Amino acid sequence: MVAAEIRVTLPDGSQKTLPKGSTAADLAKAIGPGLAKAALAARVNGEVRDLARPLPDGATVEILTDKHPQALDVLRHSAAHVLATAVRQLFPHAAIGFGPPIEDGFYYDFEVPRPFTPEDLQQIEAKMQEVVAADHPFVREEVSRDDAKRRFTDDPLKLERIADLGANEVISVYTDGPFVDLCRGPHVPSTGRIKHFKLLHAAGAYWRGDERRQMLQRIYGTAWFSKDDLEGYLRRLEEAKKRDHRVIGKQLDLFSIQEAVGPGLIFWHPKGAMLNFQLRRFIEDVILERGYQLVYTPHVTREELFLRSGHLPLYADNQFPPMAAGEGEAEDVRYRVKPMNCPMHILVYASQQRSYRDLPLRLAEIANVYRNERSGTLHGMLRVRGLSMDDAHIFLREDQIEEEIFRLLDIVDLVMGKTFGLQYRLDLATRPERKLGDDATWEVAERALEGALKRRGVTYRLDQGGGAFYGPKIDIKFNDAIGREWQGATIQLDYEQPERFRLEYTGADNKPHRPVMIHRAIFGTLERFVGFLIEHFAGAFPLWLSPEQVRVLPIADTQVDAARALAGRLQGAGIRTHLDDRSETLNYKIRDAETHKVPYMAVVGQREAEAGTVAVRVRGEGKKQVVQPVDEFVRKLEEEIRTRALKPLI
RNA sequence: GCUGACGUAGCUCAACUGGUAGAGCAGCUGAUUUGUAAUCAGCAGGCUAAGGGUUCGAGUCCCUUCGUCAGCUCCA
Repeated sequence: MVAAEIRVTLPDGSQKTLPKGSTAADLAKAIGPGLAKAALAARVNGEVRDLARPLPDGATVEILTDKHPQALDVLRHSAAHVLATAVRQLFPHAAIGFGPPIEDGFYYDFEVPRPFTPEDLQQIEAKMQEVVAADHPFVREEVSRDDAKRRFTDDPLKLERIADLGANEVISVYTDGPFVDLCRGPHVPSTGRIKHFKLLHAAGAYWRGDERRQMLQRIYGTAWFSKDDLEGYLRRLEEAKKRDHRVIGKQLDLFSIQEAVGPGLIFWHPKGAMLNFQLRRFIEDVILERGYQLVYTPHVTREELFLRSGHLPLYADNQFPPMAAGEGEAEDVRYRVKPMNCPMHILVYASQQRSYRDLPLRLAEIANVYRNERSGTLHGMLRVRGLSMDDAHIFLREDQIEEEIFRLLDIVDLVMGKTFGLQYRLDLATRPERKLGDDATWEVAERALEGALKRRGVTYRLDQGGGAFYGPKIDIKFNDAIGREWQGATIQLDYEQPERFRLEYTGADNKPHRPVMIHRAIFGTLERFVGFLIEHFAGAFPLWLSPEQVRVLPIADTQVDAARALAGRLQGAGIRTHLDDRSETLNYKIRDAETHKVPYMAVVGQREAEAGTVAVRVRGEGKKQVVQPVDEFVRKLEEEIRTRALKPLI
């Protein structure tokens, strides 16, 4: 006897009885007409599915509406299908690659004889509007492998995907109007649900991300539930553009890249150099207080060093080619500019006998290294060929790992969290498939990292199998002022290089032992970190970092002497001050100082000159001004700089 | 490295289908002496990324190189 009804559980715990064969759409209807209308998909036993699929008996079901983040992915995935539907109508012979939802949007890859032009995109978008207006239902079908092959005989990309599907995987096909696609789903009920979308740009993308395969043409788009969301997103794109460190870097004269010298090589102009200098000073102070020692090591080395370290065969693509030796040396001695510092610091370690009492030995160097990054990957200061790493290598015993990681996380928190006020996240990456060393060693290392993370009481994500082949690591990711995620610091354990260089220390047992090594960077590189800071602060740096901290503005020539005295006084206190004694209006000078993001404008008029006061205007806070005695102004500035305050104290 | 788009004054951008390279801002000079986001006038500024070609004539069309941008790939 087959039951004629099924029973499902709703998120609030209540149960609903429905006729057998009922779909999630039926369930939504049974709950209420409002929900039926808003429903986009359903989560059935945790899996997001189409509304039109029959519900299994006993399932836990949640109807997803535009309030659920997962529904947004479904919407975007469906939008990708609408895109493909439109492309197929305009370019009937386009082969169809992948079309997934991504953060903030979706894309679809096509194999077409010529790349898409901006005009094509406009046409495609217009066609998409037609597809949406037609309100085609998304119809799901399960098909056999042979059937699937038959349906896509003239689409080699789909055939390749079918061939890759596992033997007992369900093969499903979705149809919306004229378009049929091999697809796992799920989708929104019909194309009419996709109202607020926009195509953004087209670019080449390798089939399956493999640069040896053919290049497809990828179209990126974005889709949202409401017009407001869509417009908000487009506004965020605009905002991000305004914060672009390449644009601000030029406006504020922070840095340049010179074609005469080469791409990916940064010229730090005086103002950018001040940022660089302050960050160096800060991080060096922090680490010197914590038992690190600074070293300076050569920029070029015989190439054998990188052979021995194991870098060369693997890393050669990222290194600049070798240089011939200088005169008087054997011709076959070749030199390389260094792409990383670890072998150098290892040589410092190995330059003498080490005792267990010396450990941990922490060697730090803000060093310039050069990597021959592929030309297409270069991007302003964020991806360069000349890198200033705030590097350090810590040599220690295995039993010291946990404590040392704990201390490192303390530095990370001090710099990222306390000083820059950033929200950051830690990822623990554990042993990958292909690895060096035995499992017992990995076990110890991973437990030590985990122990330190737990001791700090921070939440972290586990990136199973994401470690380097020579050791596990902790990656630090953080968000900027407009919510974008950045990857900065990494803390990496290394068993490989101490082995290759046969590093040793004498233990309490008077026997030789092999130390472990930690590679770590806090900022990562000064290039990337400053690029990040420019975008994060949109050029309005906190006082301690600002290249120009105060601009003194006399109102008229009669106050220039008083203004010069004030500027001298500030400079005497170590405050980076500029006197603007140009024969311009106050309005002009204020506008100039504001556009140059100077934190404080010190206005000196007749009243201030006579009273020994200063009228302070705070960057970005408009007309609100504070008139105060010069002494008080200096005191506040000093305090704000000393504490590295993020917000003005005035 | 690959695909596509692009490269005009320090910056942002003009210059119809090939016909004498132009504006605003910045700079310089002068006038002005200013009370919280642009005072006025004048001047100067270019081998149109570089090299080659087509043409009576090239910023504009073609080729090569370099660089930039959007992505792919890679990554601090």
